[in-house]
Amino acid sequence: MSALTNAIEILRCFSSARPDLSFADVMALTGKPKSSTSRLLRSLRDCGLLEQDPHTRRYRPGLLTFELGRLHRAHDDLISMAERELREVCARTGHTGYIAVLDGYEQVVLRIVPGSNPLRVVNPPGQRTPALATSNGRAMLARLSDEDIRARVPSTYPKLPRNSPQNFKQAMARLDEIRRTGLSEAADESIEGVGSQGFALKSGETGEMIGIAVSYSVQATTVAERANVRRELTAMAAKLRRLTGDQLDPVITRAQAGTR
Amino acid sequence: MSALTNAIEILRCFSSARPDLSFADVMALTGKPKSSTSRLLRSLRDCGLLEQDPHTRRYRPGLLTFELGRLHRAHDDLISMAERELREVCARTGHTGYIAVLDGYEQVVLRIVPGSNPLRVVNPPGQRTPALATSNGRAMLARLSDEDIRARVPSTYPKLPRNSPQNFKQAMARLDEIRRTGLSEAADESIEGVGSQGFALKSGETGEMIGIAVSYSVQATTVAERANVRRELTAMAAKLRRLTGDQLDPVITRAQAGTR
DNA sequence: ACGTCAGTTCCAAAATTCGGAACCATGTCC
DNA sequence: GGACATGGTTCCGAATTTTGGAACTGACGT
Repeated sequence: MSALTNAIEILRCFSSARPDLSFADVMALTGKPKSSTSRLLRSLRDCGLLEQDPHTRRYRPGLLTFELGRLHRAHDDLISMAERELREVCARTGHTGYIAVLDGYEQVVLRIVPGSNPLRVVNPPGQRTPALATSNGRAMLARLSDEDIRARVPSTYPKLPRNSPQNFKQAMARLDEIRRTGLSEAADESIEGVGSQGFALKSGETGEMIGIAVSYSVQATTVAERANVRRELTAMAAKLRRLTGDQLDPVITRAQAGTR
Repeated sequence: MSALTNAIEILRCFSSARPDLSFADVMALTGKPKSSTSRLLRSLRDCGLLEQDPHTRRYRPGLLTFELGRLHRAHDDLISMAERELREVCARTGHTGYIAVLDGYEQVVLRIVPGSNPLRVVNPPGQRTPALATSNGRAMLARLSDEDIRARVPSTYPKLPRNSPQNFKQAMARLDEIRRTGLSEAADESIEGVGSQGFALKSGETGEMIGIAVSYSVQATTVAERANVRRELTAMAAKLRRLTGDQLDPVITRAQAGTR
């Protein structure tokens, strides 16, 4: 195992659930001996990837990670274009907008557009969630080939919230529905009482794919309002697909043909 | 040189001025041979610290850096308390607020509070600037011992903007002034036409230090308005010092005594 | 006084990295 | 079509690092 692999193993121990770790935590999480942990933690601290609270002695991500994190996709055309459009939809509807990317079978929130209806933001940027449990996560998965999806979902199907697909077959059924309708919907999944609608956008130029979703309180919205969100999203999707040269893959055409 | 050191050397090549790099760029910037660069770049990409544009083949910070970056000081009490107060001052005055930390002889912007007077934000979070060229940078330096300051400033004094101190002696004179008045001021330095006032806050509990500043257009503000900002900042400083147990160090008393 | 946490230091064995050279795949220019 | 540039990959022996168990340190807590 290379030093870099070990370093990454330590860095991956940090998450929004565990934003700082003690020496013992790191040892337990990585299973590495004391001396190795000591050396590595020191290197990471010295280079700025981690910092250490002088009082509690706990470690947390450092200034360098902050600086680099700010650089990530800072000049990404696809994202800024999508964000601009999403901002307008959120301003009109008052709901909260999300932009996310797919990583394995999880999605990571990249951008949030807070709505005027103050729905507490529980998914800040950087948040990682199983893609099958969110509307835009499923929208992104739906644009992959069936083999690719199968390869991404862990062999032991993960335990997902109540209203998310509970096994691979249910998941594929929902993805097929998204392929048919072009829009993905969720309600009462990761967060109780919260619903969302989303779609996936794939740049024709770079092949880069992002998920775009609008989120709202299920209780506080009417059926009509949700239909309005659907119209807004469909219009935004059409516009963005035109601007980015996103042609819905032949995969979808095949899937449609198969299910008809 | 360890693999980690090399990895960091590559990561440090990225900055807001150079948010993505080609293979050749990395080779030139690190001076490493082709094979080493290839191996390392691949490792960094595979572990998610970098990603590669499939079209242009250029490298940029990856998803993992984004996730970790979001975790950096996410639950930092000193910063959230300061941000809360700064938000109020910015709402009252309409100016833009900054929170930064010191790293060596540079400062890094951590948080921005946009003002209502839309002054284009040229210093986004993550931005690195010589501390001697900003108001809160100098405010933070002023709270260090003279030896510490001397150790941080490079032996060949850096080329700073017109109105910043042009040599070590001038710099120390400005820091001494900050030590006397407790407030730091800047005008037409890093950015032409922009002025700012700031101070440094140091937690009595953790020893952590941050710089807090308010920034405005010099042309668009009157002397009276700048005096108002001074009053606001002085009041905020007093309140935050009380809340965080920040006692202005004896160093300052000594400096005061020395200059009197 | 005793235990715990958080490290550090040492050392020889084991594993990784290093870098030059050769090779290769694309894309562009003439 | 051929030459050249960019952006890599692969190979291999030598050189350098990393590894992990064990012993030791130092600050707190009770």
